[in-house]
Amino acid sequence: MGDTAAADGPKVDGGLTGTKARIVDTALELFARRGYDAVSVRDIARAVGIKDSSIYSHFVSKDEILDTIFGLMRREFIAGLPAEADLERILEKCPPLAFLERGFELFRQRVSDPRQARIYLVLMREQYNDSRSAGLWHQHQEQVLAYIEAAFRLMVAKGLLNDLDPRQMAFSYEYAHLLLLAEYVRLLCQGQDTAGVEARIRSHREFFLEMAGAKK
Amino acid sequence: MGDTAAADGPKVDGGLTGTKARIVDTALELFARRGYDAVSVRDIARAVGIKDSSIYSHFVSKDEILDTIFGLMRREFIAGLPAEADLERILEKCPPLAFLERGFELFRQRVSDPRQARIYLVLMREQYNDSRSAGLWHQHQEQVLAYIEAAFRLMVAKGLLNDLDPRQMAFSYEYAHLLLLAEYVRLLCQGQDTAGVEARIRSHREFFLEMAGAKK
DNA sequence: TGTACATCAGTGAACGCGCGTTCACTGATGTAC
DNA sequence: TGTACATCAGTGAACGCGCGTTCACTGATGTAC
Repeated sequence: MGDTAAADGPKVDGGLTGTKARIVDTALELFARRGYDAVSVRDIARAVGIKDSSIYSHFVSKDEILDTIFGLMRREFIAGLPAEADLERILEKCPPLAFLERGFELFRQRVSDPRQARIYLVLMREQYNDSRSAGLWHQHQEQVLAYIEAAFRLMVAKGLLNDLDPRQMAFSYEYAHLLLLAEYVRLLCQGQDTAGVEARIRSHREFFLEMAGAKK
Repeated sequence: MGDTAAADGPKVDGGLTGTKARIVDTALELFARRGYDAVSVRDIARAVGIKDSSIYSHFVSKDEILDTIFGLMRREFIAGLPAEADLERILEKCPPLAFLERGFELFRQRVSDPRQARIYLVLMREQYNDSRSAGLWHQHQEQVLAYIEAAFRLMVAKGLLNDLDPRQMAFSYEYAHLLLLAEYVRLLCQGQDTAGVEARIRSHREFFLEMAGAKK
């Protein structure tokens, strides 16, 4: 119904247009920087350039703005991993190191869009305050872990790595990796230098594969 | 001056007695569970069993309560690592696996005191909202990393591990470990079952040493 | 032992403020005839 | 083409509420003489 009409306005967020999209974008930026609790509806309205009450022409509550952002995460972040079915094909072209490099490169491309980086940061920040956030964060972690595990399993099967438990490898590799990615995104959003943490991410990757007996 | 008088009352927090200590303890519990922002001065007073305004007979502001808690962290948590000078002696008795087990066991004993667990949780929770917390958390991480690195360096020197870069080992081991410890403390404070995460901590430890070529 | 005074944890009522939200409204735009 | 009506993003003023904090006070306890 409104779909064709919506396509006329500037399309910013998935399916959202005009002022509503600007509210979400602005809120996302403020939430990422200062946290949901520390940002008031007045702050958002001021940054968008409308009056406080106008927010309620688009959202029934402040919480619905956050919920919309969680919706973005669900669609744009959680659903963003390559299919496990493609793994076989990918691994034919990529040796282990290239595969893990590729994983980080995809992540880096994704969060090079400030909106995606902010979504990730809000997800992290609010995980202690909001059960929706905690659930999404957990789901994201599990999904990545399962993916990496499948990849390591194939690598071991192909004899590219020592014969170690793929699930253990996935845990030990990805837990450290997740902490480093979180730090990376935090620095990115704050406009600080990410070279140091990028170097640590690279080191971790190379070092882990060296320990796992990957062929050079 | 007041020192001898203070020793009369019930000594709860380091150097604090009576109501003041109860305020800190109660605030610590509430902050750990719901976060600093979500807990009001009235909440704390009600839980302690005094009137709101009585809080200000002991603290000049709500922030000073949080600051007192950060002070506890500084004294009780950050300063709690064994000296690096003792490493040589410890490692003579402990093979690598026993050493890492011992590290977790010390941590576990520490956070088996609910207050210590809550201090750890508040430190984690507030790291995005409070620069003091972020600083302490960072300092804590660096301290642990340096300690582990020194231990790995000695193990390599003794030929107990493969000849790998001790700093890299410390990063890859401890980053994942830190994430798991955080999860462990979170579950502990919420009174949930910690068996699963304890198993993962154990697995990570054993698996990492296996990869690093530790003798069984 | 009794009296006068100082100290100080704790009280009760109130403060100003910013919060999320409501609501009657305006005014521009699109639609029907 | 002109008029009447519907829609709806945006406005301005106000709401009740809970927040952190203040302040004059009470009343118990300790101290000096």
